[in-house]
Amino acid sequence: MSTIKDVSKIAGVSVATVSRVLNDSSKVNPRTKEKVLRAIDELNYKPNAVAKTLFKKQSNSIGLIIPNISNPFFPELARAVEDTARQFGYRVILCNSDGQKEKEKDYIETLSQNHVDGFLVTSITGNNDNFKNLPMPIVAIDRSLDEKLPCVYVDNYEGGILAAKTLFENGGKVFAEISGPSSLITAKERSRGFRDFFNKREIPVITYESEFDFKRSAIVAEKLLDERPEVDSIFVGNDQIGVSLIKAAMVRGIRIPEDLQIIGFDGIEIGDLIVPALSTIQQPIYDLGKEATKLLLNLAQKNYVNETSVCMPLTYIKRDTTKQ
Amino acid sequence: MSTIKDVSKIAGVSVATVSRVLNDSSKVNPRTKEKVLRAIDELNYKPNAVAKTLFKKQSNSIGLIIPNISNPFFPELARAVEDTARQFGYRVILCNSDGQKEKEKDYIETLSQNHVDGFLVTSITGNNDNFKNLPMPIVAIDRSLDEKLPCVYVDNYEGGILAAKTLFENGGKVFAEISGPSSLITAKERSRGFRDFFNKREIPVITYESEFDFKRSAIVAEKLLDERPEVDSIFVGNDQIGVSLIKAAMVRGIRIPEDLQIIGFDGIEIGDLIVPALSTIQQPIYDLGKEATKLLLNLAQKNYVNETSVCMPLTYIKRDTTKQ
DNA sequence: ATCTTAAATGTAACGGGTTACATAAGGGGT
DNA sequence: ACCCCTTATGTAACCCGTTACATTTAAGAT
Repeated sequence: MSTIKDVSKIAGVSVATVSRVLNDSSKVNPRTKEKVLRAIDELNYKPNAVAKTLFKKQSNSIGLIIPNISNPFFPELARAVEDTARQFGYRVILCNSDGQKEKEKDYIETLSQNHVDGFLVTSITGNNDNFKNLPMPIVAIDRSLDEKLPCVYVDNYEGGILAAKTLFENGGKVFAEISGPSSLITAKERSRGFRDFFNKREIPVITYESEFDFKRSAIVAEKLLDERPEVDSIFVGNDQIGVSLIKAAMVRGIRIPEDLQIIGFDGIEIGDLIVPALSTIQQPIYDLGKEATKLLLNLAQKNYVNETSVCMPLTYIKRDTTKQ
Repeated sequence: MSTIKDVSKIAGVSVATVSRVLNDSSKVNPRTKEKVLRAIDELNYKPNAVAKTLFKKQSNSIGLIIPNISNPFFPELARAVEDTARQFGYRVILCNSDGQKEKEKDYIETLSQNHVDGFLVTSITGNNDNFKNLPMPIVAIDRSLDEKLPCVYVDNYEGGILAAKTLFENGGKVFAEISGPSSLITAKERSRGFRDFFNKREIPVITYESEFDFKRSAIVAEKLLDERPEVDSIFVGNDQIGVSLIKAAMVRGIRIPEDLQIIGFDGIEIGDLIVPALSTIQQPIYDLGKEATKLLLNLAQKNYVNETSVCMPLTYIKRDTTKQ
């Protein structure tokens, strides 16, 4: 690998001049520039980005910390982050935390030492001191970490209400929900919105709780259908639970949406591929990732930002598991 | 941020000694060590990994280049890579190439300049000079790049035969396939295996070609079902096409597997979540990623490796779209 | 007491860029 | 011809670790 020094020798100039040519940082005589460019070409010289990072304390990379890329919510988010980061000349380092604080802490430590320019995080829990006193900015996605931290999110509570309202107006009589884990603030909010809607009208709501994954939610879904055959309208904490529930209902010969309406949450691709396709409260997943990345990069570059938190819209997507 | 110099001052030793304590690189008097450790603790000193990388020419990071993390085959692979890399103290930089050579090249350039220790690549095409003359090792996953490059793969041709054999022995009469794009070597091999099986027996095979994604494959699936209602056995190039095909068949009221048997390829999670669950030729996706990462890291650390290419096994998973 | 050798520690160069500051060269004005 | 001011370029310090080599110190051998 050739260095800037090699280039300077061949071009017959100083390293400073080569650096200036490379960065257009100050005026260089066109003839000199030409010589330098020729030398660069001749040596096939590529600047060492690590050396640059050391001096500039800017690595053009960000850390993306998510629970698990295998969870179908995250690939689209990751894709958005990567696209946007790339567009601005940044790289993204992928970190699966599995929702474990220890793992998360470990990543933050390692990446900090590598001088990433910021973190994008979807974290498990409310107050999290893993992120205290970091020299670089952090933006939370989807799940707010701390009131003070910048965050790109959706109004989960409103989403819960929207789901409730839809099922109710579609003529549902007996309502249930399979909420996500109560340890997740997002799941809790969705559930609270859903229940508040019915509480206000003094209509009872049956509640089951599940994890946000296919395997474990399948068990809960089966349990609910078997224990409460009278239920005709179910809101599930996310689409994965919804998919499991549809499968369980199909196996039992329950007609959807005639006998049972289902509304999911998230809007992941699978929901639209199964039969019947899952109606859902859709999050703008790609945009969430895009906006979060833009916000983070603005913060990292100390650009002015007028809002450090942005709320993204939620939409009801009618497919085949609801009547309207 | 404090530096090694700050620590050395507080501990009353030279920077070399601090470095030795940090790396256990040579004997340090226990009392001195104690002093240094105290100083490190007092300052909450964290070594600058960038400086270390600059000197050592080793960044403890690898680049993972895949077409698109949103394609459901890749999250599990990425997860395996990340898990394994992490286990060995490496970070992974995620790159979506969209199968575009230009994008791929761009990534390789950037990451090379950042001194990643190696690349893990699932590339589009056979001969690819994006990877010529790189100073760091490359391991191909799933799709072999070049005969000489280390690769972790499955025998797609055998997989195609296995699918054919299964459909044939299940009593299929009229056979068809929806292959993946012929530009992909993997898709071509699967298809070749499938057709060879029947060619040998002088049984005709109807062939349609599709992309490896849900939207575009849905169109091809519908076309096949409408144009060729006599077909009773279909092998699809991957599970995504399979999912689309199932949906199209369900909508048309075709009974599966009684009237139509389907076999997919890959073994992605979705296949098992839909009704009917998709029978498939399963790749060990996680293990593919794990083995590839191990191989790459061994190469990067110049450890001895006795095989630079490893072939992973394929398994037929009987679910609900085949009779046996 | 003197020599040898091992152990502990320090000095300074190095990795490959960037940039503040100094200097040299060229152009315009009188 | 002389001075002033740009413009162009060079010098060297700096970013923060690592490590070859030099030096000091202590312990063991004779």
